[in-house]
Amino acid sequence: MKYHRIKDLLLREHADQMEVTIKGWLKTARHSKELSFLNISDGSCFAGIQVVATPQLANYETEVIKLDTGCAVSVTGTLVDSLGKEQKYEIQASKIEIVGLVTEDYPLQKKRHSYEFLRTIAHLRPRTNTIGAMLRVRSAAAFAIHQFFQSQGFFYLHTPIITASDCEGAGQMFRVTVLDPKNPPCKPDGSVDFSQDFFGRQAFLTVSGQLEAETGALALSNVYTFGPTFRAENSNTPRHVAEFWMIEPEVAFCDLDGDMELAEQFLKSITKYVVEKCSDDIAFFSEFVDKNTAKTIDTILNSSFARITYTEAIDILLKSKKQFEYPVEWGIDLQSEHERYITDQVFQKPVIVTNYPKKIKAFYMYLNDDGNTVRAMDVLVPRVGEVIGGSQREHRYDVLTQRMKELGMSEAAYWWYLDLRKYGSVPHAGFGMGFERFVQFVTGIANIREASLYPRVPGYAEF
RNA sequence: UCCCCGGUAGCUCAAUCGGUAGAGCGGAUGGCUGUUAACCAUUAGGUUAUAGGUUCGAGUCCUUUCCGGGGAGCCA
Repeated sequence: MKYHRIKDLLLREHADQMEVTIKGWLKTARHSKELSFLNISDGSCFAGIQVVATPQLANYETEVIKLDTGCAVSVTGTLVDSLGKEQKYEIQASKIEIVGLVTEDYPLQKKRHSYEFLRTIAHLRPRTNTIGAMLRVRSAAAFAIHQFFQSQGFFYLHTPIITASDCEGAGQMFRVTVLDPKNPPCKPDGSVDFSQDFFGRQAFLTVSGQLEAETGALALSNVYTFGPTFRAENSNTPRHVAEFWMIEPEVAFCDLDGDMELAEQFLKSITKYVVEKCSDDIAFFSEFVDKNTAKTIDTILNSSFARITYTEAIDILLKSKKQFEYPVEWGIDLQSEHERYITDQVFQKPVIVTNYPKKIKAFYMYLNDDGNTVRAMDVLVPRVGEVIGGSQREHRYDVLTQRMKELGMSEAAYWWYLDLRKYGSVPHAGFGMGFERFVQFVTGIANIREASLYPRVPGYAEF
């Protein structure tokens, strides 16, 4: 690069009267008759840098005093210790080049905007403090995830985004088709003839790469996926989007204990990386977005996760004598209020709940000897809820096919998945984590729509 | 999808019992030599989300639809 990144300038020990050139956008401008202060941000870090401009600049009267929030500029000058109190360094400009002006209807102001409004200008909101910081955190977190797995010998597996299986069972799927919606080919009984569709059968966007990841784990031993995932459910909550990124490690020769260990180390490792790499951004989130952010991060980094079984969790809830909206009894799925009581009130740190009743969990989870529970685990974090769900997989052919029969599932549709249990089957385990949910809890961002560049939700796919 | 709450200027909000729609910020114009969401002055800016209803009169009351927020379900 032929110019300087603001981040590098602010990290310097001394200003040293260094000649610098920066390129960026104005966050604010303060003009008086013979002096202008321009706050320039290039997105390289949370802070911007202050540029001081005087009438000695050739274009001061004609251009500089007209600069305002949003304008793009290239500034050359001397890096000096700031005379003002709120920044360490500033640039005494010797040349200010206008790269791009803004029209007077530029919607971002220096004041705080509501998140609801910013979503309507999502193409501009990366220039705000919160969304800019979120994007840097997202990038750091993604890198940390790869680094964690790669350093432990995991292989990054690219599982398909289009799947022909309509029975993954993890929720409503988006259909992928090239058929004419107005006039699709039909079978004699009037139903759509998908044999004439692109893939010769029905196809959908994936809701999980897990089943395919299992096939990778049973060859490469340790794999992980990290890619887009789609759910067509009509969920309208601060925790759901229709398109999100999911991380799914899968480990061969691994049981539920190994899975829990991996999940805990994984969460700690990536959280630590983000906090160190984006300390300014995290400090901003802790102060202005959610005062609990630092505390939540602290409980991740500095506590060993509690581990209890589902049955113990039910006992704790029953003994609490607390009136829950949903009454507690063995066999129910844990509700948000139950999880919150266990993490926030009882343990006050992350809790891994294991061995759930088989009736409330997926068919592929390993059946315990009691015949009633499966080796599932949910990692619950205070104030956030479930961030990771996983299990040891059922690797015994007979037990798995029996489970599928009980649930009325078609063995034929899963022929390749069942083959894994016939040809060198081994115990294996894995988990899934929603990437945006991780971004939410490490930043304190309340609504997942602010944890994504362009969130896709029911009824809205602008940008 | 269900329950509750909301939608007024570009943005954030006010408007008493149903009685002339306002302020701050932003914009425009002018002023100001060290500012920090700068400050001071002037000024423009409105189909009160939408469709209907009640009323002499509706931002305000009733109903529809849409959108948003909180909670729940589903889940990651």
